[in-house]
Amino acid sequence: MRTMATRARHPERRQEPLSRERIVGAAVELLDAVGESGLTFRALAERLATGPGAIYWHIAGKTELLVAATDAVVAPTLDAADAADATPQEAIRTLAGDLFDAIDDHPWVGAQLNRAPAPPPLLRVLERIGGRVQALHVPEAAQFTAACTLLNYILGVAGQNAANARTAQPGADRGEFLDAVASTWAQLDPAQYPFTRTVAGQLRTHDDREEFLAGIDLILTGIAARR
Amino acid sequence: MRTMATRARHPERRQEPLSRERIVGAAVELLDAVGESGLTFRALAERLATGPGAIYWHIAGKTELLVAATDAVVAPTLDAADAADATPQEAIRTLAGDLFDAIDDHPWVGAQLNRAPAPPPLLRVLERIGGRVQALHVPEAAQFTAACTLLNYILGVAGQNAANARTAQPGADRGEFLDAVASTWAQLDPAQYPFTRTVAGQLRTHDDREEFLAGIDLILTGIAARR
DNA sequence: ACCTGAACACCGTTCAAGT
DNA sequence: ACCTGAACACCGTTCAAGT
Repeated sequence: MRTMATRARHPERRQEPLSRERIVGAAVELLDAVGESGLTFRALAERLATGPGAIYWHIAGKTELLVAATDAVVAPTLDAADAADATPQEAIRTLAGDLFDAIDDHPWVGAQLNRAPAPPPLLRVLERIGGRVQALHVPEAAQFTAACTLLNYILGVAGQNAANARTAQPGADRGEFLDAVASTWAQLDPAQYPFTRTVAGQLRTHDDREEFLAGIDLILTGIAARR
Repeated sequence: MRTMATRARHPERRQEPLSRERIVGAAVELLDAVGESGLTFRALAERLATGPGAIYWHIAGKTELLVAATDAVVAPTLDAADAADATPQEAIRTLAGDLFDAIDDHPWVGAQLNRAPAPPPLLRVLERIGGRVQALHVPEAAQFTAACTLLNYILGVAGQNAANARTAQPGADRGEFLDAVASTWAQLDPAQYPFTRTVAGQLRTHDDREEFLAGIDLILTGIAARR
């Protein structure tokens, strides 16, 4: 009787039981807070107030954990990206933009999408893009190429985004980081890197997101021109 | 006198001194033979008949080693890709195809290009592509977008290629692996994944390399349509 | 100057032991 | 059924000691 009352009085101090959901949620928080290198079974166990071995009862290993964490970010993003009345082009643009925002908020997602061959979150993206490509009335034989081109382009940007986040010191904002990259490029040997030097200035003035969407538009233009 | 003669008689048994070149060369061999997870300072040291600490005299750490190994594959590939008389489109296609072959031979390169933000090998690729884009008479403001779109697409394919190589068991060839992926896709829930299911069959019949170049062509079409 | 290899501070993962 | 945490088999990296 006493112990029950005591428990009831401090419900917030009771540790909820471990679950796949709680573990994945804590992993996402940890990845957001300290980056890919910070996700450790020991750190995760400490955050969950348990031992590292406990996690293995719910999740097979680190690979599965990372896929689940990636899916936890990507799946809701895709569901939110369903604009009802829009042209297929607009829908693809919106989908890509939403994905960009999600990857911008969780840069480690960009690396994870590239780590496994077609993991569940990637299949989700392919499916969404494919559906929109069909709506564009692309001939069936060309649908696969069109969807994969868009997907691979998104993957490339996602990967670079993750690489940037890995390198940038946590303090500096993206503006400072891009400035640093741009000045490195500007100092390249003009004989060997004429184009990259010329283009270095645009790194500073261009908006990442706009630049990304401009690439999407370029591919969409290619798809339309083929039709 | 005796020792000198002995040395001269067995020159092939003398261990060449360590050098950055030898280390990087051994790293490439190790990566090709046993994959990314097999490149270890201990394994590398054993191959070089020395201790792990010796490597650090010549190379700052594992990151620098991986960048150097990647550059050792990419730089010669790019130099070989200089077709003198070709249209800019043909030149970009050739460049992309040669890169694909290099990444196909050394799948770990695909992952490394995505790991660091614009590492030297990536800048080389950007520069080459940029030069060809200029030759296409793309307006200056659009050159950056055009080159980055091509580059990011290549990066996406490269990353997926690396992911496939990481997963496929060393014994199986690519045909078997793609069959396995295709049959996984074919078993997806038709309600959730109609497009991916439809397209699963094309995974088997399509040639990776042709599919990759078809994406390059699609982007080139987009660039041409904008001009 | 260059190499050696033991030692340090970590990892992911396992597993006997507990509840 | 689920959790604990010590232990195992690794890592990258450092550094005193050698040549």
